[in-house]
Amino acid sequence: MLAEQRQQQILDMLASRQVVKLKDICQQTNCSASSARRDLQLLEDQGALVRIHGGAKAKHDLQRELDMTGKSTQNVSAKDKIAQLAVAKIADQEVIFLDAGTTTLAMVRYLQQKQHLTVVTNGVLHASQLADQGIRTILVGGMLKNTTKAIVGTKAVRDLQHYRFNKVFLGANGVHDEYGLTTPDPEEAAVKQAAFAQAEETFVLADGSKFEAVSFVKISDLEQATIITTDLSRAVFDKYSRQTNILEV
Amino acid sequence: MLAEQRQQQILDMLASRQVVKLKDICQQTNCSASSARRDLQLLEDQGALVRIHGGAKAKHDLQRELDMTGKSTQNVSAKDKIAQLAVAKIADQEVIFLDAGTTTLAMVRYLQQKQHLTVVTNGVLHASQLADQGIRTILVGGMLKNTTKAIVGTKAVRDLQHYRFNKVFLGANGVHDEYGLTTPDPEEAAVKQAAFAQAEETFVLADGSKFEAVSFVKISDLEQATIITTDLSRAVFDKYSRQTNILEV
DNA sequence: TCGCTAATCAGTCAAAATCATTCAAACAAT
DNA sequence: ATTGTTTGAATGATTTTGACTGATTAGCGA
Repeated sequence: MLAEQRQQQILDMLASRQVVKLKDICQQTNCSASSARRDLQLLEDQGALVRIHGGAKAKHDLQRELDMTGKSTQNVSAKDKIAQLAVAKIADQEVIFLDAGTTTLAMVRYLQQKQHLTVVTNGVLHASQLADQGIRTILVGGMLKNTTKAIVGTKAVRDLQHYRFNKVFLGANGVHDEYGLTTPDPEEAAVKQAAFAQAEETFVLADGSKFEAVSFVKISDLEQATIITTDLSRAVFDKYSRQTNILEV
Repeated sequence: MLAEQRQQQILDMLASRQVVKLKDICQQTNCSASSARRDLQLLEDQGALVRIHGGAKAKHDLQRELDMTGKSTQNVSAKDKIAQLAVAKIADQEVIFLDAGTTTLAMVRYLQQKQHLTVVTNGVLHASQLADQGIRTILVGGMLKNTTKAIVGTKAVRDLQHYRFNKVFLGANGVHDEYGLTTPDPEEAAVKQAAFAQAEETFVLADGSKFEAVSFVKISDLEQATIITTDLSRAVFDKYSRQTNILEV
């Protein structure tokens, strides 16, 4: 039996029952314990299952999705560094807003350090992970965008108008001196704007590749936000820091 | 049996009856008293149960907590059958509400058969899976309950008052001729009530074990809902069908 | 209330099972 | 042939297990 077949069979077994014993794998696939262990190791690294003593257990959908979205994106280390710097700006007891997006998602695991936070978000994945970490979480209501699992629409925008945030953290796909902060989706842009309007202080998380780029819909001008970024060339840094606050990791 | 499996089973047993004896654990899982004790110790440290002389007792919302993390393996087939019958009651184009709970979660995968549904829910897990299936989904706003990933609180209740549902599907932990429909958590009960009030027609999903049981907070009387269930004894069926509509799988 | 008994408990220990790691053999592809 | 990959066996380390110990507890009858 081929290695891939074996691994597929392990996943199949996990799908039907919740756990598999190592012995069962050996028996089913007719291989040695060593090979079975290797497969389990591999599949765990891929985030497809969780190894336990004596075998493995299945992950839940949301769990799997979370570390998929975490790993599949590029610039993982850059995002992570940006996220850490962003979290460092937060004080205990504050009320913050987290935009739905992968960079803000990276912030979540570091939020555990903080005490008595209240986090408002429009990201379903964000909310789920925040809940797992025992953080007081408020989810905005409204239509769910199926692709990104972000809550959008007029309901979401109106909900946001009832809150006031100490700090707001947004992702942006384009950062440009003339066209400001931009993002591809009009509905998500509206949510970002609404959060922006309720913020005492706004931080935009954007790695170096987003600079000088323009996306479809404008969120706001540069001046009103602090941009947290990384890997910026000297020239670009100088150019933009004349217009706005830039924090580089 | 693997250690984790054993611990899972202990929690399952606790969820259905309120207490377990050490002996029962040994018998059910076919392990020594030492191992059973170790498991209880571990689970108590995790805060999942309270140890008592001779065994352990459940914490209050263990049932729902277990359910919602998807870890419960109890009554899977019964839940699935109930879910299918419930979905069969839905027509294309309708607007429905799904309560946060395992049985309603089981409905989600069958909803794909229907055309142009709009689904409103207060369950984050439900919403996520609905989005995966490309179903138009609206998530209620409000506080996230960390253990069950259900959205609760006054915000959620008020949100619901703006909608009107063709059909509402609720889970309940207790179905009793005198005390009506009951559930353990007051906040979730409030959400259920709010959904109830906006429904043209309400269905309560409850397997046979919930009958004659009373939980902490009352949701409503029996008369106003149709109860979808399974595995009911003749006597119980007759008794309750005098008071309300009962659909048995 | 008091003591008594039987059951249950926490802690220790050695045996058994499982684990990570290494290594050589088998195999496939150039 | 040679290189790289996969496999299964072997190793010692780690974890889990069940039995055993004396201490603690609940229940009961006086």
